[in-house]
Amino acid sequence: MKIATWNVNSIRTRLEQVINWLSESPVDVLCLQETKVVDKDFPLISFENVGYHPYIYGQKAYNGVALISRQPLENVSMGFCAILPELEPQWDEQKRVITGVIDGVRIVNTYVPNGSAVGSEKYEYKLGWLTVLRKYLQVLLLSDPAISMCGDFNIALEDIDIHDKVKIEDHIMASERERQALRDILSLGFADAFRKFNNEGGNYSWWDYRTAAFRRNLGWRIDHHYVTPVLCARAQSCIIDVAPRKLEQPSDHTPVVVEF
Amino acid sequence: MKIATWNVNSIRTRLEQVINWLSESPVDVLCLQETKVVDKDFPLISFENVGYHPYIYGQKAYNGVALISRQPLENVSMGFCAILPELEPQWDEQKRVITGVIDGVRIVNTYVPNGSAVGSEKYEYKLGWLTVLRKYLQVLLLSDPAISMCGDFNIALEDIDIHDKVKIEDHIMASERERQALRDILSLGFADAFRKFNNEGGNYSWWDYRTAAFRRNLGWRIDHHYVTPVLCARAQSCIIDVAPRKLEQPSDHTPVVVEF
DNA sequence: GTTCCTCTGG
DNA sequence: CCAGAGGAAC
Repeated sequence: MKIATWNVNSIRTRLEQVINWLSESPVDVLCLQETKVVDKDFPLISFENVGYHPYIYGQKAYNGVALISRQPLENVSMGFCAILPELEPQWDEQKRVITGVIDGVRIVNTYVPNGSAVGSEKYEYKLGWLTVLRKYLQVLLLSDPAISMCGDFNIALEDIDIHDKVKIEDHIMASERERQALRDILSLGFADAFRKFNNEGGNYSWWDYRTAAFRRNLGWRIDHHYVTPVLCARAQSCIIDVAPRKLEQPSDHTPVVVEF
Repeated sequence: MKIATWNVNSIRTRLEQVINWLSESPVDVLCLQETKVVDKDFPLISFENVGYHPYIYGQKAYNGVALISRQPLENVSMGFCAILPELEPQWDEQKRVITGVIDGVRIVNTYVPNGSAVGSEKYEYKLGWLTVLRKYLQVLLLSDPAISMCGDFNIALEDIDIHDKVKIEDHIMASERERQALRDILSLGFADAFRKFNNEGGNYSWWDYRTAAFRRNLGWRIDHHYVTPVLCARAQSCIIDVAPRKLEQPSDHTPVVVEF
């Protein structure tokens, strides 16, 4: 089973690239982030035409996630509140999490808030959001021991996940409080699938549009597959496919694929 | 000598189409309207790379004209005031006219105001602008008997220049006062080069983006080549090239080419 | 429908 | 550097 994560930065703008990529790189489930479209305008038919079942959870202009699955998924649910009924419903105003089950594996697809700048209001929201994600995963783990969580986490957990030209001290996506919040989640029993196969730096999944960051390879590894032990044992590879970032009008992120 | 007129509706958006068209349809001078870009951002180099000399007169967001010439032009001038020094300078706030000379032929490239709606303030501006254009041409005619004036006139002079589904009475681009203002200009000694070769209706140079007007061929002939007698006698053809309007992301206008 | 603007967001 | 919103213009 192959699962891919890709922040496409607007599915409407990137539709042709995503469909082409899927046909060249068939995966069982493609997890999209930043679809940036309300559900009624999501291009469902384009995915159906190439033999995929789309499950979508979007909003206008910002955020939005989707699961694009070769086989129908079971137990699909959108947002936090479907899993955490006691949660204040405003945590689902931003559409950032969708989950479903395939062959006994629960896929969690998430788009973690960016956080803007360390110390900002958005930064505090990011930290709060991560504590909600932790509770959400605790509930899922009660019934699903095999969880493969992926997405754009907007956090680089280690310094080697960041090109060395950036001042990391208190930089958004690398600050200690964010990293600790993510570690607290992983301590529930998740391992970084990429690190099972690769302990080197210089592997990035996102390059800022600004300052020609891709050309200069000034990237960050912020798109991850975090898997529970049973899946980590089964994992056969975890690959960053840089090719789509080289296309004309690319997303600023590129796909990461894990295989079990 | 071949001269083309083409309202490109943003040269930056249309650059690839314009360069491709030039290489497939080499002309001596390409007259562009609605370049919609300030001079410092005009893509001069793209035209130089394919062997043309660009002369530009643009502004931000609206209007803007350019002469793209195979040979260097002589006596290039931008705006009305260079020719009519007594004129109130506000007539050149909108960049709508540029002229230059090649092989003894004065090319005048113009983008006549649209006029919005009959009776509106913009309509009165259009009529006033046309009286200024008449004075401008009177001055040019003193030294240049061979004038080839082209551009987007935003006026269909005869009913056969308009698809018959439109109610013409007092419609902008067809109202009597506009037509009379244009006839007053032509009475200085200009003939419609297209009409030398074609007296049929159903020949259009512009189709509204809305209401699928191109697919239904609900067009208007509002892009013209008006030539003085010495050039009318020399004219060998005047052709509307519909092909560019069929491309993806086209301009709403298509090129018109006159050959002497 | 299409493009451009300014703004927000990343 | 890119994307979408909302507005103006054609």
